[in-house]
Amino acid sequence: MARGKLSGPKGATSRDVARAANVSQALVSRAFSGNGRIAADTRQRILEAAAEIGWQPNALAASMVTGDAPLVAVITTRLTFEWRAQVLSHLLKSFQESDLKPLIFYAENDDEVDRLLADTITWRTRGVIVTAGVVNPQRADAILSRGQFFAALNRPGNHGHAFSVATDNRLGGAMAARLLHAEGRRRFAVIAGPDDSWASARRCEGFLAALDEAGADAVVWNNADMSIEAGKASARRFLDHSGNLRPDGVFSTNDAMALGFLDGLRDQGVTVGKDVSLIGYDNIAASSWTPYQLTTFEQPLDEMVARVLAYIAAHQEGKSLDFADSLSGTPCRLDADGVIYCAPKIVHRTTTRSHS
Amino acid sequence: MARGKLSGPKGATSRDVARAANVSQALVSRAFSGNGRIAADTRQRILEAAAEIGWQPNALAASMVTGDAPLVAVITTRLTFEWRAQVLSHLLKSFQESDLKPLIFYAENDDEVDRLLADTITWRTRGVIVTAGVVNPQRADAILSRGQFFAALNRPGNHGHAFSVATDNRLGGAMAARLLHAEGRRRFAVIAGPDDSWASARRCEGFLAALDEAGADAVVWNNADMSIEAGKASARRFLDHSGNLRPDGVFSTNDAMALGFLDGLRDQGVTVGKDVSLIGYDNIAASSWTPYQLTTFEQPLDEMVARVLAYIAAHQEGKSLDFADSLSGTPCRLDADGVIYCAPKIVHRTTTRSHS
DNA sequence: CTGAAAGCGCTTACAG
DNA sequence: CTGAAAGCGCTTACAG
Repeated sequence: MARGKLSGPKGATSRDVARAANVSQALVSRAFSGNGRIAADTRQRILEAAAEIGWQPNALAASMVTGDAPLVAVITTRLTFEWRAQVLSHLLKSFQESDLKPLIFYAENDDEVDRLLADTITWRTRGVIVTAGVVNPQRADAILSRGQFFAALNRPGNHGHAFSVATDNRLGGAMAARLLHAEGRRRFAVIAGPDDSWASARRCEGFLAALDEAGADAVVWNNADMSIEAGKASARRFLDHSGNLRPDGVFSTNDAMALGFLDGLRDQGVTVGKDVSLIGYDNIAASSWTPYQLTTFEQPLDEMVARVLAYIAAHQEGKSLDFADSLSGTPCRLDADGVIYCAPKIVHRTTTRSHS
Repeated sequence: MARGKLSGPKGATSRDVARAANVSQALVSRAFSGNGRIAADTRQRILEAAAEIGWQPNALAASMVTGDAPLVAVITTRLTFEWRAQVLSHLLKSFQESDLKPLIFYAENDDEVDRLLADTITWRTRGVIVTAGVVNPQRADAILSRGQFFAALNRPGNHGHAFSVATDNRLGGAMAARLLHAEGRRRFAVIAGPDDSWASARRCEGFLAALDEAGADAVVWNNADMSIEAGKASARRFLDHSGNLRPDGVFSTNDAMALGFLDGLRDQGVTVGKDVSLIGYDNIAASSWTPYQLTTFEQPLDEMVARVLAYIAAHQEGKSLDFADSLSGTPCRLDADGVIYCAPKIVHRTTTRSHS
């Protein structure tokens, strides 16, 4: 039966275990923490008594006296975009490996993020990681000045002491531009998100800047969201142009829109990879599927997450990260805006000519 | 600069706020909790002092004395399958709305789940929700007997007092069988996961049982994982049969395999929806995309998550849920195995004939 | 190696 | 309406 509940006994405490093992309560603590001296056999006896009773130290109570719980607040949002789910998944895995416990704060939309950030502090976490929304500098300051860490993933930290790591969006955009130009493409278009999407805007900028260096420019199709449907809408705009006026080199600031673009072009007499080249961004799973085979950028997610965790570890030890050291020899750089940018990696498939 | 950290002052306490507002520390507590009498203007003064100092009650300390923190442990795993991400996303949203804080435990594989379940108790959460792996009945018992709740999502609770809600996998399988049979299909195949995948096995069973009632049977293609690649492998098995010996009604126990199956059949002279009908399960986003248009089952995720939250709320109030009441008039039923099964909904697209 | 005691930051009876 | 005090379940000096 899934019926009802068992209202168990009031939870056991270390005192109960002490009684059972015939020792002081302090020894029970030592048996579990490993701090302070304790005879091996006493410890054994205590562990057995605890197992018998089903007791484990109360982490909440412990944090009370140590003034520190291995808690990390994570701000996230709907996982409808695969990239978001990937980011969260990698973070969760890394936390688990580091014995850090993520406390998740879910924002239905970007506006809620600041409020959640405020709610965060009641939990006295070691710090917070923002993976959604825009960082309010004063909020970041409030968190940092309590001695908590503040990390932003794929967004600017907006604060001199915040930690921020992102893919090098501008570099990705520039790489896309150079690749398309080298293929001999000359009429360019960008399928972009809204201008207030930081990542999309930076990718677009990088694309346009590199094009400019090559003496070319591009039309930009902005979209309110960065979905499959937006990509299809962009395909309609593409098809609105008659044959030889159509762009022949298209960069989409994320994969979802690129896939929608491909869908919108099916059965329209346009051969992608031949008539027009297309490059996306994110390398989501579907981009490698048979009907798409999209050339795109893989974000160095492992690298970015590893850097966040190194920052957290350094913060815990009260040290500051020496970025000069930690970045040399890696594909990452610390920018003047305070963000660590990690180079994305192009994945060649069939929507460009130059598949290796 | 993203450099360094600010090692802030030792955190403020309610005592600091009390001092600033010139009241006792107890009043500060009352100002925030709303419990106990307090003059409106005193409260106002305290709130202002707290805002000035940047203090909020320490939830960890509060939980210490109340013996209850609004914490929920969630066991999850890699979010590589979109369905998993959807489940977690809905849970997180509902928790946020209920002021419940999810503490996430991440299992890299199913074997770790039992260990994580054990780790769970040190946090003294209200209970735990399992969304990955298999439930060990003794572990469930240990958790329930401490008075915590225990809920399993899309898996059996394996314990008389555990709460479990899932889609009606057998019903879905049976619906698929009846639909294909009604279309006039007569040679059936199931693209299934491993036999130890509870959901996949139940879907398969339901399909075979309904077929049996109609005097038909099916070949079952088991796959070690339920991925796109597994679906492609199944397509190869399909193509191994010569023309009129091929199955003409195929049921895949999840969408990923169904999509892979479609990909494996492209450019092979097989028209899905005409030569063969295909039905999936999950209704992931890609199933509605142009190249797929898969007929599939939508799982009643909102319904399932709402039921989990109702269970948590009832547990909190010390009441047991009256399922007889809560289920009447809904598309859900309490099965003899203690699981609440909610009916999936068919979504007709073009991989079957009978698209409405 | 072991134990008694103080104290982490709150909430909640209990007096006033 | 307000305050002093006890106590939640631990960890950690401090004695022994």
